[in-house]
Amino acid sequence: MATTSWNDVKAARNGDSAVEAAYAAAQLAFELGEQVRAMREERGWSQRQLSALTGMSQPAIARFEAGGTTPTLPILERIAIAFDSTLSVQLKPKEVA
Amino acid sequence: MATTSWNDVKAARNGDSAVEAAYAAAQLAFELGEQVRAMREERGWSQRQLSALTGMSQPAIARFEAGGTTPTLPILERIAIAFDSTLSVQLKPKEVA
DNA sequence: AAACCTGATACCATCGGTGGTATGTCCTGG
DNA sequence: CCAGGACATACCACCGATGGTATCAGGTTT
Repeated sequence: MATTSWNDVKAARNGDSAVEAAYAAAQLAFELGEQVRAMREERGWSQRQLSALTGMSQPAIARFEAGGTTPTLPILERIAIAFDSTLSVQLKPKEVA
Repeated sequence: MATTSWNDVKAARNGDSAVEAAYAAAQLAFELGEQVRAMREERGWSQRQLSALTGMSQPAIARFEAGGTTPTLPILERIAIAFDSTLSVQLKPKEVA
């Protein structure tokens, strides 16, 4: 190890990673909620119909679409299946452009 | 009967996609774990170093990489940030031709 | 007006992921 | 042989997401 680089990296990020992650997750939850609402209305489904298809409760759908909670991957999978879609989760390297 | 099926199974699950979703989520968790492990080793980081960067515990990293648990979106965000990457979650239409 | 559907909110119980600690195993270096 | 690092597993406590129910507001229909 040259100059304890990972310690440097840690120190550099320690102050913002948690906050940044929380913000990013919240934003992601919001965007996913919007997308699901769009897909649902596109099909003319009510929240109850979608909740039945996904095995969720109607309140859960409402919370999710409002961005009130950060959905879990199993939930996203069920929603994806209900929409006959595929769930894609990827860690993509930030291109240095 | 051995032949049976997947057709029957698929037909039967038309109304309950819970099993399929659980399986898909587990597979997704496994693949994400593999990817994170690859990215971590690529950088020569130990689980402990990554745990420090993400604010997670080393056991949490181990469980995650082994696919033992399905990670939450905030956790994935923190890992993405630690790797200086971006997290992409999308519901893509399956559009079977 | 009443009956109905839709979506949003509140409350509570349960489940699953995580944090923390401790421990076990394997490997490498002293 | 012993010491240390790395990874895995076990146990427990806490927290967040979900399930379920009930309730409320808004709109539509009769």
